[in-house]
Amino acid sequence: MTKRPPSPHRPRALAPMARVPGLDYGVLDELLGYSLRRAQVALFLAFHAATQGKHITPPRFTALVIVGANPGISQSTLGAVLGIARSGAMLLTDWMVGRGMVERRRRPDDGRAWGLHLTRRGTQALDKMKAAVLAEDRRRAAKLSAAERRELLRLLEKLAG
Amino acid sequence: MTKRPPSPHRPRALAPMARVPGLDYGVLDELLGYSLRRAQVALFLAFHAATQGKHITPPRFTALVIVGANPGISQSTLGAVLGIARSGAMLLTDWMVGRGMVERRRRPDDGRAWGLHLTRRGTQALDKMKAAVLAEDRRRAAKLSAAERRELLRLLEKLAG
DNA sequence: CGGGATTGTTATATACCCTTACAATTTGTC
DNA sequence: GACAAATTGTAAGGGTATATAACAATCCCG
Repeated sequence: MTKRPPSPHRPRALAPMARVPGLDYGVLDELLGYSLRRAQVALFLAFHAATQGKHITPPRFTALVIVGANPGISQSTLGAVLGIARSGAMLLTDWMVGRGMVERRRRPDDGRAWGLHLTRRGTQALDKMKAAVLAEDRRRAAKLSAAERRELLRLLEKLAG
Repeated sequence: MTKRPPSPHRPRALAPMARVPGLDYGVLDELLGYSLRRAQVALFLAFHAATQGKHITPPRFTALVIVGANPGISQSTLGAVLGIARSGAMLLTDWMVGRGMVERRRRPDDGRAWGLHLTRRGTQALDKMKAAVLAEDRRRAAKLSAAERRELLRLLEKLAG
């Protein structure tokens, strides 16, 4: 379809973990960790399809959603949510600010921290993205019934909690 | 063959994705992709605990298991299983060979490909690792009942299939 | 046989994240 | 209040794990 010229800043497009026919997967088939990884890659591909050409990655999307739902959040807290270091949260914030989707505002209560806020443009772009990502996520999950999907979410939450 | 100095550097240890109390996760709570990611990170930490100090990563472990269960497999096929490019599969194989766990044997039927085989030492080390990883995986999954665990595996397989 | 595909390999590039060290600021303790 | 300790953001430097592209050797097929 669209053959984009090689962009110098291309986010990573994970390849699917193919289940090669006739191959013995040994103990892997009994490991929750491996099954989770495979399923996660599959869902990442759905995510990627929903955000094509936008240079969005799961951490970036997560960051935008979190900032949108928690205006004034600090970079450190954002890092904690994502499981990355403060320095990484700063680079991520730099990217969002650079795209005009987020702005840093001084916080009256704490002179060290920045409060992060979506810009109007960021809000609009994120709303579209959320709809697209949710739709693709559901589409990929269509292999499951509604009840199975709910059960899966419940089990995952119980496991990760 | 490539001689690369044995890496004295440690592989990456993923940080947990903490669920910060009082924070609004917005649409993330409805996304299978996000829940899968969180659960997968949690299980990765279990994996890491089970293989501490061995410089093992999930792709490396997967590669060893696959080679063990499918002697003579080619590097390309190994890459397909892992979802990585041939060049990456080669570096991975270099690492396994460098640790004395795997050897490349010429294949009589195909002069281009190497057949990968576990060495005796590789077999022994892998057996121990498999036991440790399986135990930790089960331990982390102890939050689920046996029935729930089976159901989770089934749903994940259905989803990723 | 000859063209096209496949395998391994090397070289190069990049995304993404870490660690460490630092200044500014806040918080806790006497 | 004063001062030590902790926290926030930042800058500098580095490392891992991938990718892509090009190449030679080899296989496959008409």
